[in-house]
Amino acid sequence: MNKKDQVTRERILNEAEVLFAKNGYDAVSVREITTAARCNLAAVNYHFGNKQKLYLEVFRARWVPRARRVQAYFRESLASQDTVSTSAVAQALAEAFLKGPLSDDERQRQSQLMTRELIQPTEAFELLAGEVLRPFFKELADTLRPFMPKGLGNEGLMLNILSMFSMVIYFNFARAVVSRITGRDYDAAFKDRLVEQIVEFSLNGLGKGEKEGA
Amino acid sequence: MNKKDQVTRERILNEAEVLFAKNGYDAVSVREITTAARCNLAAVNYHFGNKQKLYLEVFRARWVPRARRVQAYFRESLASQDTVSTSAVAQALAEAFLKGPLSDDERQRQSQLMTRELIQPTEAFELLAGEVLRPFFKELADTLRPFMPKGLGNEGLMLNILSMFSMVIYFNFARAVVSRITGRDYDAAFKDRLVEQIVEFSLNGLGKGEKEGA
DNA sequence: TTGACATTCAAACGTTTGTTTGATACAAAT
DNA sequence: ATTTGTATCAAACAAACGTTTGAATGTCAA
Repeated sequence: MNKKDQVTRERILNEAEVLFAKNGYDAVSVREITTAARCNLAAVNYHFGNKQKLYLEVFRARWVPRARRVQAYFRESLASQDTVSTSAVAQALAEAFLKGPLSDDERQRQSQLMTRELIQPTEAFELLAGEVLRPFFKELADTLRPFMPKGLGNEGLMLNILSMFSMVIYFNFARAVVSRITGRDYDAAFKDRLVEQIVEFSLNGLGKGEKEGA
Repeated sequence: MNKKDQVTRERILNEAEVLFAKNGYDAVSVREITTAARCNLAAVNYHFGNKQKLYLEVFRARWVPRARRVQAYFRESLASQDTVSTSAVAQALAEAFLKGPLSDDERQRQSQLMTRELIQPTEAFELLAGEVLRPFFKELADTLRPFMPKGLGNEGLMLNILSMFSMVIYFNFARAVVSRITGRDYDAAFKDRLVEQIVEFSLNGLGKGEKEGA
C-alpha cells in the first residue's frame, strides 16, 4: 500500500460521500465519482471491490466517525455545565446537531446520508443504528432518567428522546420546507433561533411556559 | 380516449407510485413499472410523455389528493370537538397523520414520497409545498393563534407547528429506527401510543406535566 | 539492475437504461 | 364497408451503466 494510493482512495471516499449525500446511491454513477476524484474509472473496483462496498465504506470511514464527533461534542458541552438539567441536555443536544463541530456542508451531508437510510434502510443502516444511534440514545436515556417523572417507563423515556431527535434531524434535512415556510435563510442567526426553538419546545411543548428565564 | 386506456393509465400510476415510494426515482426503471402494470413498455411514454412526467403525475394525481384527504380528516376531527383547544389540535393532527383516513400502506407511501422530496427537492416539491404544506400550515397557524401567548410572533408560531410536524412525519418514515429503539412493531396499539406521545410532548415537552387529565 | 508487487490506465465487456418507431388491433363515426 | 383516431405491441435505438481485462507505470527491496 502506497502513499499515492491512500491519496486516491481518500479522494474517492470524499467525492463519493458528497455525491451519494446529494443525489442518492442510484443517481450517482461510478464514472461521476471517479471523474470528480480525478482518477481512473477502474479505481473504485480496485480499491473498494464494487460500488456497493464503496457506499458502505463511506459510512464506515466517514459517517460514523463524524457522528462520534458530534456525540463527543454533546458530551463535553454537557460536562462543561455546572449542573446537569433537562434544559441543559436539550440545549446541548440541539447545539451539537445544529451547530456543533461540523461544518455546514458536513452537517448537511451527514443528515442527508442518514435520512436516506431511515427512509429506506440498506446494509449501512446496521452500522448507523447499531454503532451510533442506539448507544447514543442509551446514553441520553441514562442522562435524562433522574429528571423524569417516576411514572415514566423506559419506553416513554425513549419516545421523548425520539421526539427531541425528530426535531433536530428534521430541522437539518427539511431545510427546503423550513426556509419556505418561515421565509428565512439558514444562516448563523437562524440556526441560533432553531436551537432556541428546540430547547423551548422540548421543555414546554406548545407554549405553556412563557419563557420565564433568560 | 378510451375506457381501456383509462385503465392502463391508472394501473401505471398505481404501480409507479408504489415503486417510486419504495425505491426512489432513480432505482426504478420504466420496464419495472410497465411489467408491474402488465402493459407494454412504450405505454409510459405514450400516456405520460416520459418517466419524469410520470413521476410528477404521481404527485399531482395521487399524492396531493391523498394529502387533501388527510387534511380534511384533520379539519373534521377538529370540528367534531365541542371546544377547540391546543390539545385538541395536537390530538387531531397526530391522529390524522398516524391513523387517519389512509391505509397503512398508503400512509407509508405518502410519507416516503414526501420525505424524499424534502431531502432532495425536485419539480414535485413545488406542488407539495405550494399546494399542500403551505396552506395547511397556514390553517394550523390560524387555528392555534388564539391559544398562543401574546408575545409569540408569527415565526415562533410557525416553528411550533413545524416542531409538531417533525414528530408526526418522523414517526411515520423512520419506522426502522423507532421500532429498533423501542423494540415494538408498528401495530394499532403502538400507533395509539405514538399519538399519545406526540400530543403529550406537544403540550408539555419533556414531562413537566405528569399527565394530570385522562 | 533485476525482480516482485502495487497502482493506474485505456479499452472493452455484456447489460440495462429511457425513448422512438412503425406495424397492428380496436373502437366509433361516416 | 370504409374511414378516422386511439391504444397496444414487438423491436430497435443510442447512450449509460457496473465491472473486467491486460498492458503500462511506478516503487521499493534484493
